[in-house]
Amino acid sequence: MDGRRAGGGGGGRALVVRALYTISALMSDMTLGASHQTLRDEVTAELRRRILSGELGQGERLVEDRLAAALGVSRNPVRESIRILSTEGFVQVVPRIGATVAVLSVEEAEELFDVRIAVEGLAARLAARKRSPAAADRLRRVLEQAREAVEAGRLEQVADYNTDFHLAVAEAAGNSYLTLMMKPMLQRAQWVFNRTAAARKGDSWSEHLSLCEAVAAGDEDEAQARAVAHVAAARRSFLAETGRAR
Amino acid sequence: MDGRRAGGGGGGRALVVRALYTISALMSDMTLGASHQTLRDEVTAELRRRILSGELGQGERLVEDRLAAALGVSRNPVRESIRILSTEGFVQVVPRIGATVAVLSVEEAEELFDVRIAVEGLAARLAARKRSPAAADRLRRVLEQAREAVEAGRLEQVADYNTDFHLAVAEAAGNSYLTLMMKPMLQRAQWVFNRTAAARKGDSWSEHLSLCEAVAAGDEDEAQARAVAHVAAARRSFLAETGRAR
DNA sequence: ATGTGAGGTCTTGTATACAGTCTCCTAAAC
DNA sequence: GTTTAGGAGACTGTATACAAGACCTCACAT
Repeated sequence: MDGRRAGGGGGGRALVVRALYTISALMSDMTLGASHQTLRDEVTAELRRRILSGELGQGERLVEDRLAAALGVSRNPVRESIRILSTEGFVQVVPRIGATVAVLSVEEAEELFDVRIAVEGLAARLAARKRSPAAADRLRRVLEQAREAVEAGRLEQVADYNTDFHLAVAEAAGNSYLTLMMKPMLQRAQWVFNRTAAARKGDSWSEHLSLCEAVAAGDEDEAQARAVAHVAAARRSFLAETGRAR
Repeated sequence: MDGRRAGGGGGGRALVVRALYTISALMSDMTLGASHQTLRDEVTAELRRRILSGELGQGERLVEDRLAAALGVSRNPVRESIRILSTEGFVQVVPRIGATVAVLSVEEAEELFDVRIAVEGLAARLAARKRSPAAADRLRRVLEQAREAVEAGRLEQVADYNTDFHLAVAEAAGNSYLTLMMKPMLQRAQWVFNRTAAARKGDSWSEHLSLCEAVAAGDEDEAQARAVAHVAAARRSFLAETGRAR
């Protein structure tokens, strides 16, 4: 078309190789925190971590220059990260004005539980329907890690393992778009969790265990019911802590 | 902290002004296709449009240089757009290799219906619960536009109005994260719609109307049931067209 | 003929540079 | 005293430049 493709010009085999890379990239991204290959990925993860941990407070301005300097990179990776975090709802971007950490009102936090009940209920049902032994094993492994973290009193990690468990359920559902959608949703849930539900950090474990059993047993109705009950319990706890119990 | 904030350094009033801008930005983005203020927004919208329309085929490579040249911009806005579309699931990015238009297999397209049933069912229920007259009016207006488009035979626009209707339901639910989540989901649904369900382009209108009525009446159960039935009907139609009917 | 390595081209990732815009502060005019 | 123009500073948006990696081609060895 435009004469640029003069030389070698992407042949057919490139696509095969690319597909392989795609698979490995997905695997690494799903199983672990991902072995970051680019600065942008690291910056995104770091900014997200700082937002979730509260290191970057709600409403705080995100000035590209300063973040770039603080992280030792140029503005470009920072900009792309901010755009990504914006689509995930962690950052509010206003054209030509700037970006700020999103403000999560109590009402919005509460609204999130409605979405989670619908989506996580579906994920649990689909996971039970699949009834994959490998997925069940993974759920148990994550639960074990969470239990150890609770016993060792490493409370910061408990939140991470909680999210990991929910993410594992999402992936066990075997629905790629559901997984894509749930990742940011669960991180948002962790954001809420980090700010409020300190008291509940032990409780959720037994609920996770019972959900895990229902999934492993392939009982769709029970799995969905337990997932829904689990999120509903978290909501009650949240409402109680924020003084808006009904 | 770091001595940079020497000069004026964002005072207190800036936040007020910024809040106003935020509101107007949200409004324009929600009500219309948004009066794009930056090249990046335009590029994102254009690329998304080309993907949804099939102009950019599934699996097609997205070479930053070429897209930038084709759109008459530099690589930067294109890169940011690609990252955004990646989080929405329209583009598959592999570090250091490149980006391609996502490949939506028949199985993945089918899986999307499961998610839609759960999410759109919730949206309809919440919208009915809100029972906002303004939202109901908006639903009727979109329906009217869709009807006119059907009668005038402008089939390309029918798909857009369909999506508009579903988006209006999402916004009527008054749950900000649900809206954020549903926007890309509905666009993905339109992607599927554009490729297959040509035959159903008239049918959906009556189903939309009945959903609209249930929402306006504030009947939560009925609204959810009709939304679920609507998506389920679309799935049946999809399965029939792809020859995978059960 | 098949497998293997070096060179070249293309493309991405990152950094830097420039232009436009927004905000704030100051100062003059009414 | 209040309001309104003007200018300086800061930050975003966009473009350009440079570095590094990946893929293809071709030659060479087995």
